[in-house]
Amino acid sequence: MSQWFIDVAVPVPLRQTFTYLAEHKVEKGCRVTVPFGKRTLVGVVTAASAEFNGTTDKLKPLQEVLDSSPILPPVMISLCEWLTHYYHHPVGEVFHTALPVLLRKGDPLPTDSQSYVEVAGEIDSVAAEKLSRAPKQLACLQAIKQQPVPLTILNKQFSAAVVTALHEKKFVHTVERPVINKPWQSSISIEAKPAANREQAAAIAAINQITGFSTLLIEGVTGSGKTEVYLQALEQVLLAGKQVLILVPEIGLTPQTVNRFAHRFGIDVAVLHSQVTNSERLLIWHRAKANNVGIVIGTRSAIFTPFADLGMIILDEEHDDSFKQNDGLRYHARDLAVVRAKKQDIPLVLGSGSPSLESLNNALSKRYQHVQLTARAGGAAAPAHHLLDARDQTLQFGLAAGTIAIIKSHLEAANQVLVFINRKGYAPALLCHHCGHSVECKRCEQPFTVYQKPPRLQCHRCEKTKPIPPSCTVCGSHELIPSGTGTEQIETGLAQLFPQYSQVRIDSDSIRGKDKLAGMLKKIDRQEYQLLIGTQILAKGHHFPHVTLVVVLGCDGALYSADFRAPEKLAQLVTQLAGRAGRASKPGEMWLQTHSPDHPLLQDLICNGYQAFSRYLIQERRQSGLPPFQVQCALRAESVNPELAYEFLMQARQQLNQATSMQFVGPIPAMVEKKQGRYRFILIVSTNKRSVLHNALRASIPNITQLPLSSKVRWSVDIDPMDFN
DNA sequence: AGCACGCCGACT
DNA sequence: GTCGGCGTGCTC
Repeated sequence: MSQWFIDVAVPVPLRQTFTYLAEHKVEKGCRVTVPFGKRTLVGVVTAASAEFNGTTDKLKPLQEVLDSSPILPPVMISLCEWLTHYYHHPVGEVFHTALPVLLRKGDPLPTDSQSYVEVAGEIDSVAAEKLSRAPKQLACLQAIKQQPVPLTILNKQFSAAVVTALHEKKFVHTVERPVINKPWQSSISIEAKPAANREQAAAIAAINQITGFSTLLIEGVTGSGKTEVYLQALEQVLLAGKQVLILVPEIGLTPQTVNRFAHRFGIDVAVLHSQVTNSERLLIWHRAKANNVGIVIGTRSAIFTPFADLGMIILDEEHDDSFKQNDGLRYHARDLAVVRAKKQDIPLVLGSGSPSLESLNNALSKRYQHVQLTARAGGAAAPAHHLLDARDQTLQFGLAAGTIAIIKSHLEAANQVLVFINRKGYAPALLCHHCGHSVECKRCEQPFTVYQKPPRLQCHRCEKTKPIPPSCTVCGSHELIPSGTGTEQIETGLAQLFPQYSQVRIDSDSIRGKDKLAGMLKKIDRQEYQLLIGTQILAKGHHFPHVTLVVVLGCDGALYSADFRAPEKLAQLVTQLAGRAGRASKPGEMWLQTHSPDHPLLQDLICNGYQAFSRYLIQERRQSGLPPFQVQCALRAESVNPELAYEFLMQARQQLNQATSMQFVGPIPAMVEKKQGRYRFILIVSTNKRSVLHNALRASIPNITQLPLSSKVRWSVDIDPMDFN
């Protein structure tokens, strides 16, 4: 009998694989269960060999082979290998994150058939009568009457109890039906499509003439019809029988977007976002791999979906932060998409109205193809941008008199007004008017946010809440005043200033609960509200045709932020917000209330728009030696004892410094210095050549891991960090 | 990361 | 006399 040596990536934070013994060869990409210390883990085979150099006496036999053939296609394996090297992350954890949760746990692939519930015979009027006192069951029956529905979906939509009841009353029965049946290609039918304008046609042509791998950046202002370009470009791919992956930001995935794709091509669109259950996720994963679905549209992690025959990747709103994972394996879905497209030899389309400086620089330096869409659909004019000088003006609820006047005029003209402020709650701090003491969360050493609805203090780092104290703990004064402005305060203020106009506040607090946001947006569309107050959420995805005025508050922070990306982020936000408002018949305007009306960055953005502004920022980044002209890596460490974290990074820096020319900043306290009782420090490493950084990390990480402190602190490597928290 | 082993304090 | 604190060491 032969002897095989199987290398397995197990889900532990160790930068190595482990070798096991097997009597038969196990293919790379198969899952196995293995004994690991005292426990049993599910791992992925990364290599199999009949030879082994080294001592074999520590080797244990495999426990079980879970897959008879590789569950991961070769591209996905190679993508995982790329991830572990590029992000210097433990292999086992990489495979772990690349697999759907159920497969991580060792579940088998779903069977190729699924239980469908269908109506049993002719029961129409009888049933309706018998169920008159069970409206839920009746509704469920109605739904099934249209067409048989998968049991799992039914159980979720109604409830298991309802479905069981219908079964017991013999109104319905279940049948097994193949899920992975006919190829999706056979049902394609292209719906009538709008004619592309000249720019769109050029973009579509540019995409369609790509053979093999190429990345193309579409820089298109909001409303310029990027989606139509995607749709028409993708048509060719689908008609050629190839599958398509569409990646979107976390909040931008609305049913409308999905429907637009589904209706155009008359085929199923598989959707992956945070609400999708693990079993649905696995089914989609399986269907994509089995070539049973043509279009998969999803957020960041959808980049890990395997495909039988992928023909194109589209990544919309490519500048969006949510494409970067901020814990564990800190990958960037955009960068991963580039690597994947290259490995699969297919086109990648990046789209944005306000591209990231990274992508823009790649486009300007011809590494990416670059097309621009400048015309707004229907000839709508871009909203005019203005600065409102708030200096020396009395502020009411954070609003300057000038701002209030502008809001008033738009409300009086029966238009909608959108007031944006990137801060939740009533005020970001509670100060003692007498001694200046600010009430802080002890665990995070950060001021509490003041809320009034209901009244409380809440820490935004650890979610701790406590009642508003009656007096200052330091001096005993009863004069505690909320300081600064948040959405709640604006809401209260506007309600007082404009009681005759209905208003709605949209932030993560007010939209808690399923479908609440969708309901609010619908009401806004029907103009049930005239004043819209909100955070980031308002900037993403949804268009507000009746809004003619966008007011941006609190943008000064970004101008003086320690984060070098803050101006870029502000500009992207402003550009997106501007795109939310107005339409052809009602051009909108946008006002930024600021105390720095002469700031050159603001001036440039207001006068010249994102296009010019972003190119200016690129020059600035080049001159200051910042990304994308420098490659960065952030080493993070956190510990309840700040000295340990600091000292660990100090030693890590020494290790790295033995290598060639790299610049170091730190260790410095993270921008969020303390979180949930742990002190956090960051060491920023930068250099102008990626290979220098990678070689240094490859050489030093083993030594850093060996440091006695490395097991006493939590530490991680972040390649191409997007923030310094 | 787990999960063991191991060596010092307050309890039946 | 034990139960249990978490320091440190290993996992094919």
